[in-house]
Amino acid sequence: MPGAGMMQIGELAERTELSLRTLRHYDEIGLLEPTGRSEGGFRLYTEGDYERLMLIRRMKPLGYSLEQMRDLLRAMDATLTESYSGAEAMQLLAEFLTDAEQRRAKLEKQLAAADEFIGLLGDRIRS
Amino acid sequence: MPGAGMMQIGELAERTELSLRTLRHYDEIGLLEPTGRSEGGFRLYTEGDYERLMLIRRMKPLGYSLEQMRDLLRAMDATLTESYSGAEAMQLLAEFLTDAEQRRAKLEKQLAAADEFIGLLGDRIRS
DNA sequence: TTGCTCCTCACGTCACGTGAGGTGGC
DNA sequence: TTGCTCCTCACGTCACGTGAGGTGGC
Repeated sequence: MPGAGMMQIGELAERTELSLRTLRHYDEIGLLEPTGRSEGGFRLYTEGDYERLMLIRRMKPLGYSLEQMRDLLRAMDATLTESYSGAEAMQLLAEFLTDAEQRRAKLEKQLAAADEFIGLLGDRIRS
Repeated sequence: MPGAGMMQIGELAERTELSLRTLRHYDEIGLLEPTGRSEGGFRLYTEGDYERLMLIRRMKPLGYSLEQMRDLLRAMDATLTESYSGAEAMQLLAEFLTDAEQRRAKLEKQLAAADEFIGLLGDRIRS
């Protein structure tokens, strides 16, 4: 009996709204490796894995590469596990925050652009 | 002397903030072909081409494929040039509008998700 | 002639999608 | 045993990025 409360890839995919292929891809590149494997080789994920994936999902709209997401996750881990609160990792997180705010501004502009498009389309239809 | 007021790819790239490669790619796949070419083969674009590109740029945040953008541009053209205002094309535009509004809602959710990420990151830094 | 801008291949990249063929476990 | 879920290759796709090698035009 493998760890209690562990879930298979299908359940995690449904809960995160990510595809099976995406989850396997994240495993392949080391962005999110399942906490365990069953006897038969099935990937087994924990609630912690789910939380990490949700963080990844929230980063996606900001256009980060999977490598950058991996760096961020590692830095967040480091601030929790390293001595002195992982000063170096903390520095990296601060840089991420500054960058994220710039990306957020871009995303908001894109939303405004999308609204312009929708407006133009509506005008064209009602003419 | 080629058409007055025509611009080369470099100027258009700067004005639209798209890369040279992107403009050439759009030409290759027939999404936006330059109105003309110079004697030596240089692409020559008009203000109309610029306007079309800006429409494309506004569609990008909504996640349309380049093929869908091409379909939309053609439908918009058809409503202007075809007899009876291109009823079929008009129908397609209406479908695009409905779809665009759904995509807009998704984009707004993504912005909210990005804000959650930024909030989480800030919390982690101030702890 | 120099220098900047443009050209066409053509292979590379990123984040997966999509079968093909096979196996785990209730 | 059936059926559903999972597995690993491995090639395909989309929207470009990135040189390589060459030319246009003021």
